[in-house]
Amino acid sequence: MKKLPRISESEWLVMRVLWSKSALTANEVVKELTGQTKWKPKTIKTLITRLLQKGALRFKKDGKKYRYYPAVIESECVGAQRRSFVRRVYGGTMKPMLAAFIEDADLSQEDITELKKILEQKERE
Amino acid sequence: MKKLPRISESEWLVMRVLWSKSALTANEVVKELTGQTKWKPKTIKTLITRLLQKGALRFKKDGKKYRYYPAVIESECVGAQRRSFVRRVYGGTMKPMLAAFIEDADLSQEDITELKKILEQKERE
DNA sequence: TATAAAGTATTACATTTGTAATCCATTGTC
DNA sequence: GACAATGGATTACAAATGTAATACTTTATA
Repeated sequence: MKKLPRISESEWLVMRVLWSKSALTANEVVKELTGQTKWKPKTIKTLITRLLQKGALRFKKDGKKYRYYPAVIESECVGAQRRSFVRRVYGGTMKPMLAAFIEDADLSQEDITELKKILEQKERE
Repeated sequence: MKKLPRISESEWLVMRVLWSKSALTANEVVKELTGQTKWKPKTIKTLITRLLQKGALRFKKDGKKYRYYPAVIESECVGAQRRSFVRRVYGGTMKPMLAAFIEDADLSQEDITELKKILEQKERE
């Protein structure tokens, strides 16, 4: 597997748009992000350009316009972030981190049931 | 409550040392980090200086030397990181994130039991 | 068809971060 | 006491990041 590019805080917002819906033109990305951020369109263009350079996005031509789409897989990027986060903050020990997460989280009854199921699953491994 | 300073990736290592043991001299911090990193002592001094400037650390004099100690509370910083992480990567929705975390984690039987207990606790709220 | 709008490319510029080195004062050592 | 090591302060410098503006090109519009 290829190594994932490093995606900055701001760039994440752009990636999340394009993971949820692609391929979009730059302007469509701008529209998706309006409301979520106060960025000028030019700023979003810059972020897209950087993501292209990093290899996190690709584009294809649609007439004269470009349509952008992810070149990296969301779950992989998310996983990398998750691991980096745990390493940084908890030095790699998962349990206290998970406990804090769970306590902090706003979970529905179904969420809780499902998480318990996952834990029981793990128990059986 | 005061707003927390933004602690960078490298700076986290220094903070974790001082949260676990303080107040230490710069050199003691260097010693703690030897093995964990390949940083030159000067690099670690720089990180300490920046953390002082950001208000994440304070020092007190010990004779001529300084002894450094955290000026911010670990659990608060960790919480802020956690929330920032979730917002960035999952847009704030906790459940899928927790599920991924748990599946990914290397947990002992006791860990699992304890996490289940926490979930049951939440269930009763 | 000249003009404005939209797209893309190029350039800008301050701040933060990673990763130190240098300079100066002090202190411990031979 | 001269000299080296230590500690702290100041300076360095490139890459990444946040946040755009400008320039050029094509397209839609009056």
